[in-house]
Amino acid sequence: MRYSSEHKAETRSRIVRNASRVLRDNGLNGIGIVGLMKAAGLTRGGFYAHFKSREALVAEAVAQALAETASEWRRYGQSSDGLDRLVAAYFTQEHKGNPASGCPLPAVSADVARSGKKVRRTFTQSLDKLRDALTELIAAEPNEETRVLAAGVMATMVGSLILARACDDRELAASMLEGGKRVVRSVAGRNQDLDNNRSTPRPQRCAS
Amino acid sequence: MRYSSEHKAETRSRIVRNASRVLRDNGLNGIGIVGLMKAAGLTRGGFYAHFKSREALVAEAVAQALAETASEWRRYGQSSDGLDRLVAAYFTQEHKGNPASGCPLPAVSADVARSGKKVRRTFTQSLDKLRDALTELIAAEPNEETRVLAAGVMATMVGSLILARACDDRELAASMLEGGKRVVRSVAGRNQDLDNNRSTPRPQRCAS
DNA sequence: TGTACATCAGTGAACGCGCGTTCACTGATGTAC
DNA sequence: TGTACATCAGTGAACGCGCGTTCACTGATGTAC
Repeated sequence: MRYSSEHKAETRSRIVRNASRVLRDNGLNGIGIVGLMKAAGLTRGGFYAHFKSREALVAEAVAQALAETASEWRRYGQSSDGLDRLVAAYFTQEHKGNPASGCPLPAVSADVARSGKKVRRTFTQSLDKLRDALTELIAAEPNEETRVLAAGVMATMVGSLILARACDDRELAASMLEGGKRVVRSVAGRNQDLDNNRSTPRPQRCAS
Repeated sequence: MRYSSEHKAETRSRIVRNASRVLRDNGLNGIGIVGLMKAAGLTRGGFYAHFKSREALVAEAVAQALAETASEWRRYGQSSDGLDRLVAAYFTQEHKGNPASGCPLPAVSADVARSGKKVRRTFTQSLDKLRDALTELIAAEPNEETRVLAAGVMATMVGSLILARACDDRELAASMLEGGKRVVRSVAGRNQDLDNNRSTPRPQRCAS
């Protein structure tokens, strides 16, 4: 089958796209090449016509998922209540129950720590960009302090989803999501009050 | 070799203890029965004289690691600056670099979400107890609100370590730890100010 | 105290299985005439 | 337009390997006499 010159590229991108979903579902080591190819409607044999190794596909799929998330977060940044809307979508049962279409950070970060050079390098670069996008959501002007705060907020988001997903118990899982949400709102709200340059300042909840 | 009646129990507990370390290092699926037994100085064959299956050991090892962490956190609760001391020890390069002896939450939670019934059940029950221990560290009187807040703080701790460990880049990793630390201090500090019943209230950083 | 024996914790070979990777092959398509 | 051919994306069998689990065996120890 000698198809048009673009056919192979399309197949390749379909493999990456589907891999980015099934890898979020099963973890970076939870699905083999048979499964990764099947997700794209193919058999195992053709794999090495597209990728040098399994790890090469994993790195690419992770990078793509993170790049899409960065775009999404930057889109939130275009509305004044962007953070509110991100938070409202992030800490939900729906997000908890659908890793494949959700944020890649809770889905793959723990596996990345134990992955090879290629995956970790790619991940780190994307994480930095995600942090930048989040910084713009929590503070009007990005600087060293707000970038560090954004890292902390990102940690809360990731940890909250991971713990909620690990829970057997629906109530405790809900508490993990709610707790993460409150922490982010509390921290980001305070930060925006300090900045004092948002159109709609959040209610001041400080006691003094 | 028919040893004293306690010998087998000692061997068993040694397997569990060492497994709890190597599983934190390698992830719940990152080490096989050969490796788990070798960590206790044994060969694979004897495994099934002690455990019904690999999953049974994993569940037990996870439970033990979490129980030890709960004890540790309760010990922090006995001093008035317990949270400060926990935070000071938790968000460190040292903790980041030594998963085997560190908190089991960042090390195994993501794997637990994809594990069997037994592991998830055990994990969830232990997580609830850990949350209780943390609640006592961040608020004088535990209630529904402070328990939810504790869940959020726990999420920040877990996410911060996971992201720091996934990073290739030492500086970004440090930022993840520092960000998590600031978020926890900010949230817990505010909460304690509201409670207004700690001997040494933290400096008030609120703008209004 | 000394000896013969029963016990059973731990050993290591073997099992079926799924993994990542390789490779000879196929057959639908684009191209040359 | 019609035919013969070269291409190469995708197939499926096969490879060595490590996994979880099973099992016949071993040999140091506690016990009975």
